[in-house]
Amino acid sequence: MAEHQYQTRSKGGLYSNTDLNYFSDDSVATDNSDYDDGFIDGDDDMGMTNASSRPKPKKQVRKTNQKNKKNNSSTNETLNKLAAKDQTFLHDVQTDAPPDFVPDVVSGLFRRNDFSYLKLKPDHASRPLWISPGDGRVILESFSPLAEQAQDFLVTIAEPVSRPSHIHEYKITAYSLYAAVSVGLETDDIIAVLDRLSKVPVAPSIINFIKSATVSYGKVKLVIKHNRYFVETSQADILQMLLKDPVIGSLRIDSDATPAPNKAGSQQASRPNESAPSEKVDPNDVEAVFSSVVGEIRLDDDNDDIDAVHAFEIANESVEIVKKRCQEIDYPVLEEYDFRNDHRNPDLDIDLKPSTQIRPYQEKSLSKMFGNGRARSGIIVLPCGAGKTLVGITAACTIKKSVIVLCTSSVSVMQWRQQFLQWCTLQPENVAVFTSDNKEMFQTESGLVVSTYSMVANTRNRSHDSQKVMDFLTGREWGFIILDEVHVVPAAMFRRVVTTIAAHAKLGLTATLVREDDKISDLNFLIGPKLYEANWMELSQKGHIANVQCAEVWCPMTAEFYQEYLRENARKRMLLYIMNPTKFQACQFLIQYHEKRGDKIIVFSDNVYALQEYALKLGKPFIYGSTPQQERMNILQNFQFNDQINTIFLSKVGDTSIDLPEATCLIQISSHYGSRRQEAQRLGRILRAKRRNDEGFNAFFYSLVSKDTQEMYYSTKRQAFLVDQGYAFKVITHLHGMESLPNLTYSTARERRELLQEVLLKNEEAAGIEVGDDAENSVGRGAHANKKAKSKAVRGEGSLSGLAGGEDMAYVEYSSNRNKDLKEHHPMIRKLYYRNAKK
DNA sequence: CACGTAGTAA
DNA sequence: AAGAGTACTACGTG
Repeated sequence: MAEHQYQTRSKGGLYSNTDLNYFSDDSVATDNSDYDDGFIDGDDDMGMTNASSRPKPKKQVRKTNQKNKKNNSSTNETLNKLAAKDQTFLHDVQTDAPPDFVPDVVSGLFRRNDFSYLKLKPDHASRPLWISPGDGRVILESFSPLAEQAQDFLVTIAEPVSRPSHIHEYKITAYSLYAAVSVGLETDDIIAVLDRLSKVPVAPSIINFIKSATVSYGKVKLVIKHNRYFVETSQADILQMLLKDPVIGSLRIDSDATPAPNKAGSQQASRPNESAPSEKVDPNDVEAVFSSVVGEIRLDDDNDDIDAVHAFEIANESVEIVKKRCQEIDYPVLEEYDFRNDHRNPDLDIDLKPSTQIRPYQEKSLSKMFGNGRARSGIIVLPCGAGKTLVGITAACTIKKSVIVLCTSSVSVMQWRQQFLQWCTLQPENVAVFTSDNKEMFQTESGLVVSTYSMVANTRNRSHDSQKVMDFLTGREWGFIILDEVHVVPAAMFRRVVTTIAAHAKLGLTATLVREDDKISDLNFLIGPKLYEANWMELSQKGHIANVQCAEVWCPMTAEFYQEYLRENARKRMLLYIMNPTKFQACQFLIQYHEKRGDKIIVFSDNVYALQEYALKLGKPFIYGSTPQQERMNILQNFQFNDQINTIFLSKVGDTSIDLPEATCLIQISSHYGSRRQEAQRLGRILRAKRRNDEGFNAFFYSLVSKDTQEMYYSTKRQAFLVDQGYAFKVITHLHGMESLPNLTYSTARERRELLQEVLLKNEEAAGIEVGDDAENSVGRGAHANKKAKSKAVRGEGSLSGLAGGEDMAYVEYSSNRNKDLKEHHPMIRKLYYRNAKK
């Protein structure tokens, strides 16, 4: 009977029993995305925030839908369709007791469901994984001897949700299966391997899901020929189905009557194989329309098994719509580039230098991309410092066609250029840089262009030079486009890039495929499926990236500051908790401590005012947005080579736009709310450091947090991604020896008062509002008392479990540490380095 | 070249 | 649970 429900659900009766009436009245609900959501499958999959992936009561579902519709309705339709597929799993969970209080973690999964009906295989102990029949979650015992192979496999077919030391969690989703199929796995292989690895027989619900998700995948391809887009399939029935589709059918354009704006004339002769659509066809005669449209193209291909391809052209600007629609109707487009047989585009003389070494995981990720001899479009996720650039360069050397590289800032533009010249044989005259102050074009027939997203996606009026280069970029066909830091691409502005530049193969590189909005899933159709995702812990164990010790330092607010904090509004509070003298001292102490160890230290502050205050007070150089290029270089050079300069302060320019020399210690004094991405990005800044191994750790990552303030909440949120990657955050409540530090800043009450005055003054300026003094006290009591009470409620002992476990920090090893540290207040710093998370 | 402005992101 | 404030890039002007 459960089987029966699955069948009906796919038509919209998603929630069976209790919620049937909500959906049953119209199947329109399905198409209109009334059951959303970015939730089940949105970006939060990665971060596993309980709020997002926990099944929602129906009211909430509806509310959220409305919100999402407003924001991004068309996108969501796509996602909904896919998410809906995933939700066909949710049956078991959904019909159980109200899920609201169950954290969405492994323990929660088992708490609210009884799985004892699943019979263990006799040899279950030697099999490493278990799949939840309800929602496709995969629980992997990472200590199993088979774990490594199992991991390789799971990364391919499922989304990694969380990978701490012992138990890893993955989730099989429609997206992940799409990715699996596109790297060449067959439906039966997936099921067979899962069955081999699973402790219990794979549930029929899972098998059905895998079958239904993979049956249609990989059948439709998008191909660029001569700067024009064609939808291709090898099956005539699929083509007919596509053309009958109301959305896609109408986007088909007449290949000959509407030539592409550029280079139109020369194209005609080169496509002799396409049958010209006849104008005499009666539009009502469906069969006739098809036969006129279905042109057969012989591939000039030595691949004999693919002999006929059916194709039709679509306009450049419809590409995104078509891709979306194809996903909606479960035929996601695969973008493949048969570069070896592309004789139209001139080859680029590019090869890796013989001295260039590729690491195993880099090779693995590339093998996913070039698995079948063609170049697949997709995303490769590697932590920074693991050599993303080299992966991109190697890919470019494999394709050997004109390449365009897009990055987020002009600094990384220069780095990419430099890296290309360093690792491969590309000649400088083939390289062009396109930034606001450097508008080059290569004169050769093929070459490399490095540019920024903002240069290419700019909608405002361009300078004349800029327009010229843009014409150059849009007017030709690119073999390969590398999108650095793709997690920024989904933003409306950047996504234009993908459609304006005609590139056969797209490679997205990123370290952190998370965002705080729901746009990350857009990447699936903007670029392609995720081809590979590295496991940070594994790379770290194998010595490819640094072994990092993460710690959150709780700095109590001084009485004066906390008093002000309680009475101020949110924005003024921020400055107060950043400028907290205790935090300042902690920062000073940590700098001093690590400088003595011989570390190179980077201090991050999002707040520029605080940045300057800290840096000037401690006599360290700092860089922020308006630091001129020359001075930046100067400071960085000194930091790198001068033994006297071991600490620099950076604003958020350091997050993306600066190539930081190797640092071994990182301190955050203020950061951007709950941005998991920023946290991970910053951590990535020290992953390159691999030199010292004497202490067991070779890099240190501190977050300074003012106790009992908003910061604590954000900090927890921010860490979610890293925790999922397996990093254990230690909490330090007391820095041993800080008070006895000579020349400790703000050690006298007077200094602290002065600082407070300064901060309050600064607040006034910034806010343009008068800061209430004593006069306000009598009136404001009530409000202040409220605030205080509220803040207590969040931070008090009683709700500590909520802080540690109820948030994203799902795993026991984390929360127990946190509790312990809080209670004991013990001097952490000396223990810190030895308390390895190994258990 | 320094500065202000606009658009964008998190 | 949501908002608004902050910083950054590209580009035009005196």
